[in-house]
Parts: sequence; C-alpha cells; structure tokens
Amino acid sequence: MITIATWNVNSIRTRMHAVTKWLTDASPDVVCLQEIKSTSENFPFMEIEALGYNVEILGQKSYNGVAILSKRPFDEISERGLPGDDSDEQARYIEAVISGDKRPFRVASIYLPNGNPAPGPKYDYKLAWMDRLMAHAQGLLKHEEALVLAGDYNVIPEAKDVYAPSEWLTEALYMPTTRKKFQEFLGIGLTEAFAQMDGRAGQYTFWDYQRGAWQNNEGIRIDHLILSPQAADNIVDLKIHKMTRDGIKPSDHVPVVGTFDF
DNA sequence: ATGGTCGGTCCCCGA
Repeated sequence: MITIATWNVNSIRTRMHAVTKWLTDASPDVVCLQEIKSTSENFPFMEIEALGYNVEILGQKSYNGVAILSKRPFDEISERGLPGDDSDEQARYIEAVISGDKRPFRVASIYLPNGNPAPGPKYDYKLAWMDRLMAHAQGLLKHEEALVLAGDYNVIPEAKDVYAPSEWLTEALYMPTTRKKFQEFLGIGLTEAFAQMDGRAGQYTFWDYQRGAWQNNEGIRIDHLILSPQAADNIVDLKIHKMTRDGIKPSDHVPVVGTFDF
C-alpha cells in the first residue's frame, strides 16, 4: 500500500515543528506540499531528509511554492511548473513519477490560484490556469497510468462543502463559473477521491484564522486528490487529518491522505 | 458595514 497526502502548510519554515510531528505520526509515503513560501536556499532539506524522505521542490520568494516528499526514490521529476505559459513565473506545480510495489504512479503537487477579488485580473489568471491544468491533464490521461493530481485547488466543489454557501457566492472559490470549470476538468475522465470514498457534507480541509472559524467549524473543502481511472480503481481509503488544525501555530489547511493499492 | 488573523517582507501584500 502507498499513502499519498496533500497539505498546504502556509510557510514551511514556520510550520516545521507541526510538519515534523505529522510526518513522524502519520508516516505517509508521498507528501505534496503547497505554499512553502521558500526558495531552495531557505528550504529545510536536511531536517526532512533526516525523517527518511527524498525531497524535490519548486520554490520562489515570499509566495506560493510547492514540494513533493517521497520515501521511495523518484524515478523522474517530470514537470517543474505547469506547462502552457512560459511567461508564468508563479511556483504552483511540480510533478514526479514514483514506483510502487505493483505499478508506477505519477503524482503532482498543485497550488491552484485563489482568484480573489473576482471579477478582475487575479480571477482571469485563475481561470486561465485551470484551462492550462485541464490541457496538461488531458495529455497525461493518454498514458493510461495511475495518476494522482493532489493539491490546494482553491475550489469548493459543492454547497455541502462549505459551512454557509450563500455567503460564498461572490467568492472566487465558489462562484458558479469556478465550479463549472472544475466539473469540466473532472469531466475529461478524472475522479475526485473524496466524492468516491465518502462524499458526506461538512467535511472540511480549511478553516480561516479569523473570526473563530475553527472553533465554530466554519470551514470549506478545497484540498483534493484528483484521480485517473487507474488510480480511482485502486484507492482503498481517504482521510482528512483534522487533528493537525489544533496545537501550536497550526496551518489553516489540514492534510488529505489517500491510501492506494499501488 | 466593519473588523477580525496569519506569514513574509520591508513599512504593505496575499490569503
């Protein structure tokens, strides 16, 4: 079995104690991190490697930044940056191929743009980025292999995934245009792991730091594992690690962890 | 209608 997790850590250096504890407790095989907010020069490679992980990152100063950690060696880092726009300098996509006991699998760490305020240039960038992701995923699906597109999608798929849907109708994460494009993306032949494995209302992955959102369970579900048919056929468990939202200096996101018979 | 909270960096921006 291979466990694959996604976690937006909101700064790797500030979060190192929480990340170290969770890696030790949960011991996932593969971890996709987002918002590391770090360049390669400042990334804590040694501390994470000491826990038994190979580490590959696409970083930038101050904002964004993604990483993949893997207990198994990487066969290949197949992409650094999302193809489709050479002028895009934001570090939001890294992709690797890793071998399981039964089959190789491809995994991507994705930090999809937030898009607020909408409408506006940031929302236009979000929609264009989703178009590029869809085009790239269509190419990957032709390989007919196990593929896990893991990350912070900044998309609330349905009303049941947000504590107060009516308050989010003008937010870039929940606007009808956003949800429609996300469904279009799934429609190319992908499966959202949570929808397949659980699907219950009120299962959130993010709670804002403000207004006591965590204490009042005012959350949203925006961190997703998106699967090719070969991955969807082999997922055996999916869990949201809510426990990490407690404690000292938590991230505002929690890990989503899938178990696969790879 | 407003203010509320984080993180990174440089005196404000993004979420």
